[in-house]
Amino acid sequence: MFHFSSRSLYALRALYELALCEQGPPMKIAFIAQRQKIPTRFLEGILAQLKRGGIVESRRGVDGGYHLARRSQYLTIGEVLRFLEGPVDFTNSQKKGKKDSISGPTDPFNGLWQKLEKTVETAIDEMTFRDLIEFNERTGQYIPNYII
Amino acid sequence: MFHFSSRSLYALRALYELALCEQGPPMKIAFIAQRQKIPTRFLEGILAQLKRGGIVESRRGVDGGYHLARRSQYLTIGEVLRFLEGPVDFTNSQKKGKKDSISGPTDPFNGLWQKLEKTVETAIDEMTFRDLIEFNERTGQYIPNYII
DNA sequence: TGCTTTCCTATCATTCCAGTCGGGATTGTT
DNA sequence: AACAATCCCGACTGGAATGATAGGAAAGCA
Repeated sequence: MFHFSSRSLYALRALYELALCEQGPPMKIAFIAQRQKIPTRFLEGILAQLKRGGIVESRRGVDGGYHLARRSQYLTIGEVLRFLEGPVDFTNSQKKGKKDSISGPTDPFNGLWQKLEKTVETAIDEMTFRDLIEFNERTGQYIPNYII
Repeated sequence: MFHFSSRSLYALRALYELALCEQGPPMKIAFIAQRQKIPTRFLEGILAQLKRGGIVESRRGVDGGYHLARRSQYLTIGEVLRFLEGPVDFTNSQKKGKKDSISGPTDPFNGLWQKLEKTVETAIDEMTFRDLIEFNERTGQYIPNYII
């Protein structure tokens, strides 16, 4: 249970890649796609969406590509996930104008859902991309091989 | 994000209903369906599944119906959710024999996913149906009207 | 003008989801 | 045995989400 869509996981990995080289020149879609094994045309759409959300910026043309709109210590995982997947909500109440939600104030499980939502939100909102990079550098879980 | 299926939410509500009257006679599908506003035929299928999972038991015939297989203080929310929705897993790796999962030991997000999984699992596994009933009785969030 | 690269829109196949349906099997009562 | 209440089983359907793919338009630069 609780799976994220491939779309979201791809987005996070692409952003991680951008964060790793945030001082370099804009990074091309094809490059990110190759490094993270993401279907190129699919990644196109994802990055375009992230741009509309103000998370990345882009330049077209020969030396174009993408870069983060903010520095990585100001971009949280939570913000990205919330933008792509909507607010954290364990019930399925907000499905486009549903009048009578399954859940509600008289739902005996409300307390539990709220507790869970709060816990998860805290966890993903306090983690920035910079935190992630530093953590992985320390533990060596993920070694980027940018031998440029 | 993180929605449970209607199926799971219905199941939890049905089980809650069974837990409320666990010392009484077996409870009929139609009765549960009416009290919790669940489509009757749909609930049939859900309860059948819960029976196959050893969570409820049933009796057929005139005075038949469903009851919990265990007492409510030994049935956790987590067990039910895990049975219906599979193990807690924030990546989407286990989709029926996928060889190269998107996530993996070199995924920079692994640490975060594992932390989240642990947090959520703890929360849902330490909450039994009895706990829930007691909590709702104390706070008055959910007042059952069994005037029998 | 070309070349590169992002950007936009549409399309498509597959899977999941919520819910329905028809009919069959089992049990208790009379 | 007949009957009624109830659970049991599998097929089916309409709609939405998912994971892409394709064609071409627009922008930037030489």
